[in-house]
Amino acid sequence: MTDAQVSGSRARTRQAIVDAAIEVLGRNPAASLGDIAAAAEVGRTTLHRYFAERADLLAAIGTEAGARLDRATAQARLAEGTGASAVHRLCQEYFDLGNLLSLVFTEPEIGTGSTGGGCDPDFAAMVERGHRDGTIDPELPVDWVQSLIWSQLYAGWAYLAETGASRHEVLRLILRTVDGAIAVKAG
Amino acid sequence: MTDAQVSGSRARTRQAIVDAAIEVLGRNPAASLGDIAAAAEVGRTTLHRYFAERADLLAAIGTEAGARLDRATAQARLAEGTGASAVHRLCQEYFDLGNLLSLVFTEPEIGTGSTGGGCDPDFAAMVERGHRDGTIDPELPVDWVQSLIWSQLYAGWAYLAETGASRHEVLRLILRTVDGAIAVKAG
DNA sequence: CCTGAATGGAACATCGGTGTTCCAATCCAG
DNA sequence: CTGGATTGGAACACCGATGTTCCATTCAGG
Repeated sequence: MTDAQVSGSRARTRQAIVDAAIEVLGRNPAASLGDIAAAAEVGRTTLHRYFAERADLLAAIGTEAGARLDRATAQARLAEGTGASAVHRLCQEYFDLGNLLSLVFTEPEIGTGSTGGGCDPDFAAMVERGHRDGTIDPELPVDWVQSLIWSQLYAGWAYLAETGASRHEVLRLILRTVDGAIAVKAG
Repeated sequence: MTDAQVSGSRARTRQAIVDAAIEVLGRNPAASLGDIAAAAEVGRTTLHRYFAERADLLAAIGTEAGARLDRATAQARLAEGTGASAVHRLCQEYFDLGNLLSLVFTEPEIGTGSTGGGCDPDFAAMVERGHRDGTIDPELPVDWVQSLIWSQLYAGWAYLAETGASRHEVLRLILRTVDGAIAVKAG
């Protein structure tokens, strides 16, 4: 029950609130602080003790989201292999971020890091490498590829929630769709 | 009583409110009734005179959205040509719907018609025809193709707002991406 | 046992959106 | 012009979310 009574309780309570906020806001961006507090299993008073205003909580979410995105991006090793294979790996890593995807997609102002304006240099380098090595359609701008990946991940997550498809099946559909979309066209 | 034969001004005011609501809510789904009334250049009192509750306005928007979607769908002639060519035409027609796309995409409960649960039989027939005639990847379920089209149209519209790209250029990117995504894979 | 930290509940004020009422101004047709 | 229709503004009550204050409870550690 009360698992947060040890010395590091403050840090753990704070993390529990941030995690719950990502979870709840990912499903419903208009959720109230009361909903978030309930999901975190803390009183609304406690939530306000850690984050005086809603904006403070959103800022903490942004930091957390940026960290998770950076970690996933690093694991995708964007600099290795062909451009298309790197995009493929990036989709796989991002897919595991789950609810965070919905949140970042619907509230772009949350994540000002590597996802916001598509200004991540590693991402751009990956796509441009794909343009050169013939695995990514050169007609598609870097920003467009970024937009494509995000929208497909979001659509896939929504598809997962609506239909009863398995995570594995949805990931397969996402990868198949994105790979086909960025591929160099035959004609 | 006889709503059918009201004076011309009533019908025009009502339509102006619905149009403004689609416009405003498309940009910001959380917009207030005051914002909508201002955009329609009407007093908030007048808006309430036509739509007693917010839900009434949303219902009217749903009807209007359904009508516009049905018209666009009819113009795409889903039953003609290959499955992929029909999808291509459908994207072109839907793209012209503009802000309505964002609204229907972010508020799926608005349009319960041919867009909501992907239950439109004509759409399903088109995709299944594509599966058979070899122009749409048979690995992609009907629902997934629907989701793909909507997410790409939405992403394209957002791309249009963010970057300074022309409508024509964005439509070209959407069509190129969707065509590639649904195409039967080589390997 | 006692102290301080952490928590949660209750109560309160505040604010913005909503829905309603009332009234004055305007417009349009007979 | 006149009377009904249409409109817009002002004021009000209501509600939910927010942010704050206060207090009681619980727990860890000296």
